[in-house]
Formats: sequence, structure tokens, C-alpha cells
Amino acid sequence: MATRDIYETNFDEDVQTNSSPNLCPECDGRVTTNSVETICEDCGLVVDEQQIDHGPEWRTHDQDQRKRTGAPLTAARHDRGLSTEISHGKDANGNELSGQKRQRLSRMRREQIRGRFQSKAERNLAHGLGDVRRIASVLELSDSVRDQACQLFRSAQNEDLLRGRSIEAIAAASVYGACRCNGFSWLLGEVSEMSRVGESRVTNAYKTLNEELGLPAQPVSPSMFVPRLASDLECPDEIRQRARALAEQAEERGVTTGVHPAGFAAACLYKAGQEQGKWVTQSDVAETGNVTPTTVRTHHETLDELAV
DNA sequence: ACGATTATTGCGTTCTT
DNA sequence: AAGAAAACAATAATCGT
Repeated sequence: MATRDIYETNFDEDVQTNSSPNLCPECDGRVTTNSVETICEDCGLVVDEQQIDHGPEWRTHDQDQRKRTGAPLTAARHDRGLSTEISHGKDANGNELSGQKRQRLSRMRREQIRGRFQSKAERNLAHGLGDVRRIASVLELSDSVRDQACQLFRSAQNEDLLRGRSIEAIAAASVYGACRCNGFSWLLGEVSEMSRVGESRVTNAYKTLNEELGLPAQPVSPSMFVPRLASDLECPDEIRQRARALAEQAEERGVTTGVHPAGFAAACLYKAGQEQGKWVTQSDVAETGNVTPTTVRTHHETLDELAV
């Protein structure tokens, strides 16, 4: 049951939009398509961007599934890596084999290795996608974002990014990456809390994910964080919108780089409240934003300077 | 509760080996 | 190229009003 669940996919109309041109419109150079975007090899121009839609990989995976013949291998491979090797050339007594038998043995060896490899990969995949789905449901992400996270995990596995890392770390990083690419305000620490691995592992995993896959990820901005804090505080719409405007102004002037988005968003909500007569205290917004009143004060000052 | 001052943490850079 | 370390910015803690 879990298996069926894992292999479900959204094969909607948005998958087959990859009618990417073969030549770069700028310099007529060759273009290559990686898992995220299509770029020109000569000038580096991004010809086509995919929104973390790794549809083609589904297809190849499906083809692999169909190509594999014989009984289901799933439950059959519990060898824990202690696997059988089929040797070359000689039989068990060291005698030479006939050509026909050598051919058969060669074929068997090929099949066995292939089956072993696939079962390992699929175990990882099933485990990882399970984690992805679990974390995504805890964070109450939409199905489309969750599926993007699943695609990210598949890409990570295809790119051989799992070796040396734990599956759960990659899974959490995939979820976080999907959040970042869709403008969600979950922080890495919050996502990693949902997994059973340390935050540093998830950080590492996300870092390599970002580098190797070239995610179109944008940093969590304070303005993105305002709605979340506002709903936690049950804030009036008017103040929320004003706070968001404040945050966007500050971002445009470039004073929010490097600051904790929650801290700055909290300061914006505080200032918006002040403008409408007192609404909440510094410590209140600070608490819901998981920052200290000191941080709120600091950013409140910079907001005041901006308004002058 | 807010403001000011000091302490701590985290993180990108730089310097070594 | 990988690791250590000095330096800086952001955040937290503490105290005073």
C-alpha cells in the first residue's frame, strides 16, 4: 500500500512543456538541459527554466520498471549486501566451461547485478520519498509542492548525491528546497526539526542539492514571513498589509540582507501596530517570531531611519 | 515596556599547511 | 585544495530608566 502511494505522480498537462530549442538564440551554441534548466554551453544563457519539474525522469523510471522482467524483486532481496558473485570462466571445480554455458552465465551475471542495483536504489527511493511525504504533511504543504520535493529527491538520487549522506537528510533538504523555490517561509531549522537527523546534516544536504542541481531558490525574505507571523498573532488585515509594505520597502533599499527574516518581519509588524495606535508589544511579536525583543528593537530602529 | 550597553553566536573570508 | 583562524555582523543577554 505504501508502495503504491509512493509511486503515484501528477502527470498533468504541465509536464510536457519542454519543447526546448536545440540552439542558443544568442550565439547559436549548443544547449544542454540538466535537471532544472536549459543553458547554452558557450555563453551560459539560460534558454529555458523548468520549475523543478523533473518530468522526464519519471518517464525513464517508468520505462525501467517495464523493462525489468520476472517476479517482483522487492521482498526478495534481503541480503543486506551479502550478495552472490558469479565468477568468470571456470565452474565450481575449476573446469573450463563451454561457450554456450559461458554465454548463459554471463547473461545471468548481468541480470543479477542489474536486479541487485535496482533493488537498492528502490529501497532508498521508497524510504526517502516516505520521509519527504511525512515531513511535507507535517508542514501542511500543498500536494504540488510536496510532489516537487519528491522530484527533487529523485534527482538527488539520480545525480548520486546520496552517497555519504543519510536518506533522511536528503529528504528534508528536498522539502526545504521545494519550499524555497515556491516562496514558502519555512526555515531550514524548522524543516530539519521534522526529520530525525541533525540540522547540520540537512544543511550539508541542501547545500549540495543547491549546488549540484542549481535550484532556482530564493532566500526567505521578511515580507514573505509577515503573513505567517500575522496569522500566528491573529493580526488585523490592515496592519498585516502595512507591515508587508514596510518589509518590501526595506528590502528594496537593501537593508535586510543577512538579517533573520522572522526578526525583521516582527519589527515590521510592531511598527505597523504602533502607527495604528498600540497593538502588540515588542516582546509579543518577538516571541511568536522566535527572536528576542532586542532584535526587534534593532530592526525597528532601521525602519525608523528609513522613514525619514 | 522600552532603550542602551555588553556578550555571544554564526558565518563568510582569508591565511596556512 | 582543505583546514584553521582572525574578523565582522547579527543576535542574545543584561541592566538601567
